[in-house]
Amino acid sequence: MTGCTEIRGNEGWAAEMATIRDVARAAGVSIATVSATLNGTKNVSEELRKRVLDAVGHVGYAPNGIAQSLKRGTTRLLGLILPDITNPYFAALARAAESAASARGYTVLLCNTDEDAAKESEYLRLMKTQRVAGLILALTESAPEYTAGLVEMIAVPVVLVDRVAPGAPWDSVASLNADGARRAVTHLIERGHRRIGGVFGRDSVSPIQERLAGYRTALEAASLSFDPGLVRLGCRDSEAARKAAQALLNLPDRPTAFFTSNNQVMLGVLQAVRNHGLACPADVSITGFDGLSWAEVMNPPMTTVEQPAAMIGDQAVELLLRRLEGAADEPRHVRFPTEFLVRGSSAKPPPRLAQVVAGAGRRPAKPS
Amino acid sequence: MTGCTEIRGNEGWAAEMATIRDVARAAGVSIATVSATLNGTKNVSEELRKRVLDAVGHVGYAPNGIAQSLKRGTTRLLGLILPDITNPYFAALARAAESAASARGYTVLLCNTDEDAAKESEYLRLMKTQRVAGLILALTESAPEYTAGLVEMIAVPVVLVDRVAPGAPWDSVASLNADGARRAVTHLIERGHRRIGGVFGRDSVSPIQERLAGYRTALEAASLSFDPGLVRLGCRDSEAARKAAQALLNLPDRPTAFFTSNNQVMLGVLQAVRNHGLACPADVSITGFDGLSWAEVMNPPMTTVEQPAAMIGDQAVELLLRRLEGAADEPRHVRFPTEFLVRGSSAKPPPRLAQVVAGAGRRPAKPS
DNA sequence: GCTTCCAAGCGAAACGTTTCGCTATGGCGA
DNA sequence: TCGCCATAGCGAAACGTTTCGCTTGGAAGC
Repeated sequence: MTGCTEIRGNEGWAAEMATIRDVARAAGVSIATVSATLNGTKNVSEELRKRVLDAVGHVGYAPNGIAQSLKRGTTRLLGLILPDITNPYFAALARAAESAASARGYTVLLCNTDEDAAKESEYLRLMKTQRVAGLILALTESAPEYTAGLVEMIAVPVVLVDRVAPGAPWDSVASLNADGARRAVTHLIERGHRRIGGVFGRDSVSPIQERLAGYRTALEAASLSFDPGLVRLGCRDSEAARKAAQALLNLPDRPTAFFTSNNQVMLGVLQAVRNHGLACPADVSITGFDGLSWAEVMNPPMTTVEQPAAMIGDQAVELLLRRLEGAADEPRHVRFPTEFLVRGSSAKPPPRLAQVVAGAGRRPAKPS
Repeated sequence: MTGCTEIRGNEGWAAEMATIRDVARAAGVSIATVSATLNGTKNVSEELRKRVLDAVGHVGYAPNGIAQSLKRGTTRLLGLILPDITNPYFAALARAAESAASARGYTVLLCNTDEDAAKESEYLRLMKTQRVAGLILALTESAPEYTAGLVEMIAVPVVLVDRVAPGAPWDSVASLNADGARRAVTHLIERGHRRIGGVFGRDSVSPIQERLAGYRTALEAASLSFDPGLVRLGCRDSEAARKAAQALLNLPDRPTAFFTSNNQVMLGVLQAVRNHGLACPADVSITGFDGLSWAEVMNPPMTTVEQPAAMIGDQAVELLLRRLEGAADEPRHVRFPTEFLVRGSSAKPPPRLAQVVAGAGRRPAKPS
């Protein structure tokens, strides 16, 4: 019984699906009429409509979306290309995007690039053969010379999320990263910090570039000079961030606070601080970025800049559907403000270090 | 310029894609030959192969997957239906599944049911019209009378993840939930707890049922009686869990520890404990479930049962592809062991309460 | 009673592939 | 030299829809 009756394995599974022909036959009408009835594209007598609908239920018909897409020359598929769905920020973005898409009758194809340009290009090829109607894309690379190549290979509407690309003819949705970073660093300065380390992720994408700019802006606004020795770029994961922070902590005149550019980096920095025998926030203050519910239950609860991930995902779909409905005006660039949440990980610097800094710095820090 | 030149808005975007005809014309061969060349289904002279490949590059041809699917009668699409991608456990599962699928040439359609059976059924209908080749499904409901209905409406191979369905003719992949819960509760008992509250999520799905069973098993193994008054089922979110835990804490003989059935619930319980003016683990111990990297940086670091989410996602795809390749043997039910990580959130009960418990309980607890 | 018109329904082409069966070409053995 | 076979390449049908334009029949207008 377990091997003899099964001539072809698949037969039991892939039940022969009913086609529009079967419906037509069952209802005693032509297939054109069934199509017209189901799509409401033509007037059909009430009696016939009922007969068709009955037949549909009877034969268990579900329209073949593949055939529809082929004939109509368009699909109801949206590509969603993200670095990593495991990152809570992108998960929230994806969730909102999927929800908005599905509410409008679209289905989402999920892709994780892992920040790898080769994977990204492979996925783009795949999306092309799948003939997705549009694309929501978080680039692995913001440089114009990179995106220019993509522009000509993508033939459908695109909305960029998180990472923007100057010059690309696409809509984009992102946070006001520079402002978020500026607020976090300003907060640290107001708490009395003068030497503020900056540990950043891959700086080939715009959010990191913007957060770095915000970091500098805050320093400038407080008439503090920007010390490149205090900044580490390109930390791909928390391990890299840990090492970077470790190096900064070994500096003779070590930072009393860290601005970190995302959650992974924040974790690495926190680890480095602890490995160094220091406590947060007693010895070193830290601010995070991205925001997610866990930051507030951490030890200590983390001061972070929160991004409205769900709004970004939702808005991206909104813009994409506008294009799909034919809008051909100038690219729109939507920017949402971040929220800055002060929690336990940022405090005053320890008095003795504040002294040292005051002694060593160019501008003596007023004890606040 | 902004309104007159644009006769049809879409025209600029949806560039007229090259078809196999264009390639054939450019290479000076028939479309049958182009197809044979590209798919390697027939011998083609080396010279011609080169000419065809050149033509492909020249006209920028990408095969129309829609037409291929229609003709071949099968797609390379996999449906992934999960409660909520925002849950780190499901995010990790989805990530692994997508990765495995894409490595084998499949694309993943993402759906979030939000634990809503109506949405689930809507998504199933959608997957059916999209003609997905197979389905990875985390049910909203494990009851046989519910799943029986689904079995007959789904005509493609299915692999259940996380939630299993007794009686359904489908493969499944999940954790050994009962064992994980048993270990966590046993750990609490060994620490000296006698009144252990249980706060659980929706008990209409198998993992929660199994974790409840594990909770009871651990009590029985320690000759502790199961007190239904100490258990709360059906906490859909952390707010519900908070209320449930609050009620338990108001009991005259309150629990000294909580077993929680997932991370959301754990968060709510932790909140309730704090709102009650108690400290974890000094006054109340807590164990979590699901596991995710943030548990270890929480305050306190949480003792949790970790599920191998990535392995589950990976294995699900593995099983699904087996079926797609024709395997028709008995349904396979894969179960992975959990990992139990003891961290800071579980400690001995405070001495005075251990006293009270000893006085009130049926079996005096030996001070360990 | 004839024409005209309209609505309802139908037949067939087309979307871009794959694949089956056919033709043509050339090499080889007898 | 002839016939045969293998092989490269081709033509056309088919997958399940949508849609255009046609037919049909009955009601309305004269």
